Amino acid sequence: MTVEQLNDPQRRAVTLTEGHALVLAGAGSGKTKVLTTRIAWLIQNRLASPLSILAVTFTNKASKEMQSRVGAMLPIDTRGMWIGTFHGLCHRMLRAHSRDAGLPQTFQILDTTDQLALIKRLLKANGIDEDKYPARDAQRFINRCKEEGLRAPAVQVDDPFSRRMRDIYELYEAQCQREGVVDFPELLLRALELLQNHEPVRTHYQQRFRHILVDEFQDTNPLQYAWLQLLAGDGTCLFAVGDDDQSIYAFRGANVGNMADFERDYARGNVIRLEQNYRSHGHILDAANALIANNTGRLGKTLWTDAGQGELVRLCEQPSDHAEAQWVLDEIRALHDDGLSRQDMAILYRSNAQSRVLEHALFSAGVPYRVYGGLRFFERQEIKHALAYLRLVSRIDEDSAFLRVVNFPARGIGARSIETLTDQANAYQTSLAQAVARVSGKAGSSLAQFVSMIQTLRDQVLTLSLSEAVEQVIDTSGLREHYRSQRDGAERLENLDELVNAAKVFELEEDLAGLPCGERRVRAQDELSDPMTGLEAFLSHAALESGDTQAQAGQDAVQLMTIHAAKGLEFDAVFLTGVEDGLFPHENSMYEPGGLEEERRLMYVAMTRAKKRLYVSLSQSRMLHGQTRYCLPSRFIEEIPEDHVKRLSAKPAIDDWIGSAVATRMGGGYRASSPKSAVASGIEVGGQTFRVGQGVRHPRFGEGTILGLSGLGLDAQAQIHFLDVGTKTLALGVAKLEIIAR
DNA sequence: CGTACGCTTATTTTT
DNA sequence: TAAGCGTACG
Repeated sequence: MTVEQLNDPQRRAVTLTEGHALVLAGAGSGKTKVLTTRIAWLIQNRLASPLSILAVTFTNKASKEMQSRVGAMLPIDTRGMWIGTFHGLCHRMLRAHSRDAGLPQTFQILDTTDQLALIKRLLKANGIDEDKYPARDAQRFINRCKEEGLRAPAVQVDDPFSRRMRDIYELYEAQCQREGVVDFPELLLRALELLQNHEPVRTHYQQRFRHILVDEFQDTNPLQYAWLQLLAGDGTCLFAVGDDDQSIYAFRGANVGNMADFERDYARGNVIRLEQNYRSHGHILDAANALIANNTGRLGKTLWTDAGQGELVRLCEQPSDHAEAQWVLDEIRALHDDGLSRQDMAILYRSNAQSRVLEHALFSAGVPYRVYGGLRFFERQEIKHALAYLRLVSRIDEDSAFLRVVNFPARGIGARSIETLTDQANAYQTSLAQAVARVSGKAGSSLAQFVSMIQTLRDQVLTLSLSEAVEQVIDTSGLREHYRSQRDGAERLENLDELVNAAKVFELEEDLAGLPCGERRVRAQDELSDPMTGLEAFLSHAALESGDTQAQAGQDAVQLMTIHAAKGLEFDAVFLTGVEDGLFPHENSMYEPGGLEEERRLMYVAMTRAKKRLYVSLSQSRMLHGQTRYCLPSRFIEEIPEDHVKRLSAKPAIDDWIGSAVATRMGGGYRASSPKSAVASGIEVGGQTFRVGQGVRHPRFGEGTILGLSGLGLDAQAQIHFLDVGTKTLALGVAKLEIIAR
């Protein structure tokens, strides 16, 4: 054990034996090290048995990391331990107590896409106007309610819209129950209710878990917090690690307030701050500290390092997004020539759309790069099709899966037949598969044929091993044949083979070798366990771990990703691009309460990814939504003290470059005209002459600066950067603008 | 049943 | 700009 190698606060956190604790762990302060060392320390000193520990994370990646680090410190098999994600652990509980949870033994998990499809189907079936009540809104409504722990009857409604939404929520729940499917937030809510409503189950787990450790506590939502509270019995020690300054997921329901609540309700005096940073050099850290100090209501924490000041933060301003990309490219080449590996360099951006220009520059120059994000393995169309067949084999009543593949590959079952079938199913409140018997005629016979194929498949498959079963399904369903005849089906075929391979790997990892996939198997550690079949286990695995997104590893490539995706990672050199007002902070964030502060935390996360060198870059113009947009530097840049910054491009007088920021309409698109003619130009509308750089006042938006002008006469538009609401494009003929002197 | 065209829209994302 | 979606047509 390496307790001696820890710094003071780290050691205090690891060896805490009394009460609950909140660890405020700054970026790069050894958070994962503390969590894993503590688990190992507790076990090694016989203060806890491996079975009495529950450690919970948000991502599969973090949970695997934790397992392997604990496994490396101790000679035990960590697989039996309750180390996992919130969703994974709740799923485990629900499988073990499916009857008490009110779920069928073979319940399946809906991912976000499946969920949306189900809602759309529901809206159609109930004749709900999708323009008035969009499926997306309903999905958000439902998930948000569940994250707050609310069932439909408990939802407060005071307007017709939310009343309708609540009705949809109710219909949705009934449909999920009929199909035996469970969406992501439902995994958590059901697990919570299981503990609430079943005293023996609750007591069992409360007595079992003596130590509950939570990673990234600042990202928990109210539901997750409630689950933790319920799971903690009298003698349980709750140990939460998090950083309120790195809370960047409020938009998906995370509640930073949980940290303050936890301090008040549990940790009380036991708050340990990890403030020594082992990642970044001084200037970078000081710059980040100064920035985040502008946020209010922080729990408070200042990072320091003994690594020395290092280099200044480099700030660069370029005239266009293309120029910015070119500059990043040049700088990357220079760094690489100086001996820095490409994989130690990252280009970060606020939104995915920004990667295009950057990729283009890197690609044209032949610089290897890797973009993170995008479609993951289990989300691919062909994989989802194959999985849908497997799900039908497991549960023929799952309408989502039924609809996905009933006519794929095409077997003459069109929209008409489906409509009749759906009507029957609705009328008798049965699943689609059950309704097949009620449909007569030609449509009925093709449908019957489909159902009988699934049943045959089921008989064959359940005696095979998992990977053999997957193989069989791909063949019998006609998927393989279909993609073989498709022009560009080669890659999809490869992916299907990869699915068979994934099943093989799963067999080995889960000790399923030689076991028919329809057989039930028991995990020794879970005494209350309902056994799960190999097939169910694999389907759950596919739903809960959507698979890695990163392809072709190995190559020394520059890493491109959003700032969100970079959380938890570190790089020698970081390029933080597009640091412009409206983009970062994003203009939409201005309308959300606390939005600006969340954006600032995002900036903080981005800056603290850099170890040795941090570049911050921005552009004066950018192609956005097919139009050139003119941008001002992000307000966050002003929050970084000058003495930590080195300007690579001269700070241009605003009026100077704003003068070049005039757009004239040319053909279909907009082009920036040459600075000279632009400065000379101005647009006269209604007796007022508007010029770029001018100050204006709008009755609703307040004061702003004209960034760009386009169009003529009645079509004339101005792009105006308002201090309070960001950049807007207004029609000069319509908007009531007053020119103000400044 | 599949394709083609036109309309709309446009953060961040894990499970 | 460009991607995704829904409708209309062959």
